[in-house]
Amino acid sequence: MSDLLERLRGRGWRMTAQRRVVAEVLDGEHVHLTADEVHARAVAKLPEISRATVYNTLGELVTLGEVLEVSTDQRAKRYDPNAHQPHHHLVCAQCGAIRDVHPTGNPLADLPDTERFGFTVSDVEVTYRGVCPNCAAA
Amino acid sequence: MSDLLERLRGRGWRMTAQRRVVAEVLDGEHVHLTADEVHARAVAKLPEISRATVYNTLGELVTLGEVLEVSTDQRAKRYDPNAHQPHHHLVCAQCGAIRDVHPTGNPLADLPDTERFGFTVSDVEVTYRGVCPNCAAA
DNA sequence: ATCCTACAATAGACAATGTCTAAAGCAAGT
DNA sequence: ACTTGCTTTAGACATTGTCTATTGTAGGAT
Repeated sequence: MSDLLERLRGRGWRMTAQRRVVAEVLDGEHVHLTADEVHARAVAKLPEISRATVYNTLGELVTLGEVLEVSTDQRAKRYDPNAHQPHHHLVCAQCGAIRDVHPTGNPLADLPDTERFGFTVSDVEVTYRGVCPNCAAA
Repeated sequence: MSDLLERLRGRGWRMTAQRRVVAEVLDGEHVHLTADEVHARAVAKLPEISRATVYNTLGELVTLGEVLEVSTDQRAKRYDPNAHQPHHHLVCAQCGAIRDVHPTGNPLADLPDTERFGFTVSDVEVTYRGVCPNCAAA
């Protein structure tokens, strides 16, 4: 994670206590937090950090390619620190838990030219939905 | 589309002018409208229809399985009248245009048991992203 | 070490989308 | 026609996110 901070500094990112805290929160838990969850954890470490700063910083990290934005539901965006390994997501329809998954095959190859309607297709997101073991047990 | 209204009536749906108008809007254009776009078109046909009614009616149509809810971006949910034929979506990253597509292969089969983490996986959504011919020309 | 300056943080207003409530309206069975 | 219970309505409220004007500060220049 000092990796992350080093990389950011190397790109001319001005280092501030707020940005360090946001980066630490993302790096510390390998789950997919919403912006407000990141804010709550950041406040625990740095009580005076504002919501706008968290949003700004998350946006910058996404722009820099250090964090991915994931939208598995239509509520809040979630932020995925696992930006350097391609993967898809498996989501629990009941509790919203998210796991990173690595399906076999290449879905891009599964879209024939006749189904591309002249688009330049560059990316594909696959979201599996189901019920997690916890929710199934309940 | 009288098909749709008949099916709904057969399921005990009380028919009202408002619901008829919402169903007509969805059936009339085979695009993927947001709730507010549906509302705008509904108002053109029935000026006194309220926003809440449009939201309620869309929610009911989704529950009844006559319309699909699609979230291809972070902003508004979109409503897809093509609920009876499975398909995925191709989205323009610039203008947000959406096309229904039918990839070959079965992505559900591409998720090995070792990547399911005990989930009961029931569904998969594939979203292709790219640039549409219009935006590429601009 | 201190100063400067441009970049960053802040509080809070604002915006977009969606949900809820309480009162009034009305479809359809009797 | 009457009645009943489902529907509609307006608008308040909730959630998530963005913008703005002001204040603060990191880090290079001196």
